[in-house]
Amino acid sequence: MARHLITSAIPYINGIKHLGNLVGSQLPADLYARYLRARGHEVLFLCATDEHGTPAELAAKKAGKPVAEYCAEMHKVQEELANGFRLSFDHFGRSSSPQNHKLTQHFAAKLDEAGLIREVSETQMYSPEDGRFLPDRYIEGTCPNCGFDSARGDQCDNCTKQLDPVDLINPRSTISGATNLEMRETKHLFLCQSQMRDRLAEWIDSKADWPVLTTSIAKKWLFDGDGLQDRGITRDLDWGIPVRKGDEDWPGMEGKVFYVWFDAPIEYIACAQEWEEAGKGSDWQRWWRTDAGADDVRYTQFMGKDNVPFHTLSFPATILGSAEPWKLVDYIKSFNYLNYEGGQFSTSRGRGVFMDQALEILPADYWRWWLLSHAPESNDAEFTWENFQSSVNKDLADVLGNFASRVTKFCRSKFGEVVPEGGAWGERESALVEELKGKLAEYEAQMEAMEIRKAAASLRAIWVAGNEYLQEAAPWATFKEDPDTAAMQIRLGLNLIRLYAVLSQPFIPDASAQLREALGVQEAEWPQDLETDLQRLAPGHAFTVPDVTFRKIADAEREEWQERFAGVR
RNA sequence: GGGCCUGUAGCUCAAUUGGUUAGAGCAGAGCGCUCAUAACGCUUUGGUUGGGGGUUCGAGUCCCUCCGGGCCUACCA
Repeated sequence: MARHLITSAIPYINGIKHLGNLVGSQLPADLYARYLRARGHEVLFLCATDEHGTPAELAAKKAGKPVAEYCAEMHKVQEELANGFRLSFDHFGRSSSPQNHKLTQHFAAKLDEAGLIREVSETQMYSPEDGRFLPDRYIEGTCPNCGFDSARGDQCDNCTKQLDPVDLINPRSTISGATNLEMRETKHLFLCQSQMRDRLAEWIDSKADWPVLTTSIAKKWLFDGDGLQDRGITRDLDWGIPVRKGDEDWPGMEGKVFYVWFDAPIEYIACAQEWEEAGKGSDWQRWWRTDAGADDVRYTQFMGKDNVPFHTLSFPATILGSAEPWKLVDYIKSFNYLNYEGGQFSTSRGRGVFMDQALEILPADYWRWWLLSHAPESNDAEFTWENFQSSVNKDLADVLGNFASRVTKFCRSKFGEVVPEGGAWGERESALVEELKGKLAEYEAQMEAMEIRKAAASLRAIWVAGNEYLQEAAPWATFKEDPDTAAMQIRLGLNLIRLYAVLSQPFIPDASAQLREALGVQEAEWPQDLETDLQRLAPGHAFTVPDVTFRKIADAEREEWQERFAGVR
């Protein structure tokens, strides 16, 4: 029994996330958290909404609401969707929480004390009409290189040349279209990450077991060109955490806020405080402070590859630089992207399936199974409706659902809705137990290693073993000559359903609960010894035939959905 | 431009890090079963591992080169 801290990258507040976002962090993190809990470990699984930054302000403006109100509403929406997908966060916090305000300001003060903050004066594009400084990508104009008229301030989408906004010909604000942009001087705080390069590099080098995707991105940032650069950690925005040095004002920084990527990871820690304050637990420091017990904690982060630099470099720089005993991450599981039907998911064009729409169409387990069993681990993966339909129908409806159905219905018709008595295990049953032991060990090993696709395949193989056994044992034939043996066979079948419900819980929690309810079992104890675990449902135990566990997706539905989610929301 | 990842059966993916005859699932074909959600089981077809060259007793794996796909490149988050 160990203690596991698990965090999923925190989703940005502006809008509902698509399935690619879901499978890139929250869903695999949930799988892992559920598995570890099932194995009896103590788990703290945290997530939150990431609420600061320019896009949040603009989205609120577009919605005609004060940004605080907008974020509160969207937080609620995201929380409900997380519940809908059965994401088992111990707390779903907010990066705008008072706890995070305080902690972020605290970290800034500590970093300043350590001499890791410097002030930098620079000039940035300001739009008087919008009343704000414009991030590079909110400026468009004609590309000086190729003449493309919608080149963004950071890069031209046509010729891919990297640009500086001042290079653009006829620059305009993408927010208002204003063209009267001007360069204004502004002062910002920079985190001196460059001073910490060697420490960070040494730390990354010590993580030989991390996914290549994680370490290669980190190393690229550490060593590319001039190496790790200092990074601005403040912005000229209204919505955010005010720049303060702990409890004190920060002279010259009035009216500025911390950069969202500075405060967002700190929310992982603040979230534990929110968790405690919400009355869901106690002693948050035990999870986060190595001087308060967190040395015994194994901390695992889940994220999409775009988040890797912030989790391997910026956030560790914040923690190490503070010179305080905060817990550093032990393992970073990163993911590639999920594409949609030969292209990318697109939030702006409404291409692909979004979390709310997914749940309107089918229950969470259907999505959880497909997404996890096709997680983009080694490569970008692709969602297609045909693949989704065939996976769900074959794996869930035929292999697992139908197994539960055939066993319970046969039992009902021959013995009634009660675990039948009689007969004793023979060679075939012993062989099955041995086979299952091997497959279970494999499943467990893959879950421990967070090899998600492989874990799904192993679980499926365990389901298949039940069908193979049933076919060989053929209780429908045995029953005619030897009802006692048939009773034994079907008793084992019923116990297999229970076993499957327990083992499948991390992937498909609702189906697991439904099957256990039908079988009349409350517990979901992870198997210790399959010989005894497969005899837990004893003769005389009552059950009911479950409703269809997973229904099939018809061709017509699939076609309709294909059409519906092709684009333009 | 630079860096990283990637290309394996019609489709989605493996291959214990250089070691026998490259394996699974789906789809296809054949057979069996009749308890079950027209479900299940068994057998089987299918590969010049993107092309070319090299190193090696031995290459899907290492090197070079060409072709294709993807990501990152620091002010979106």
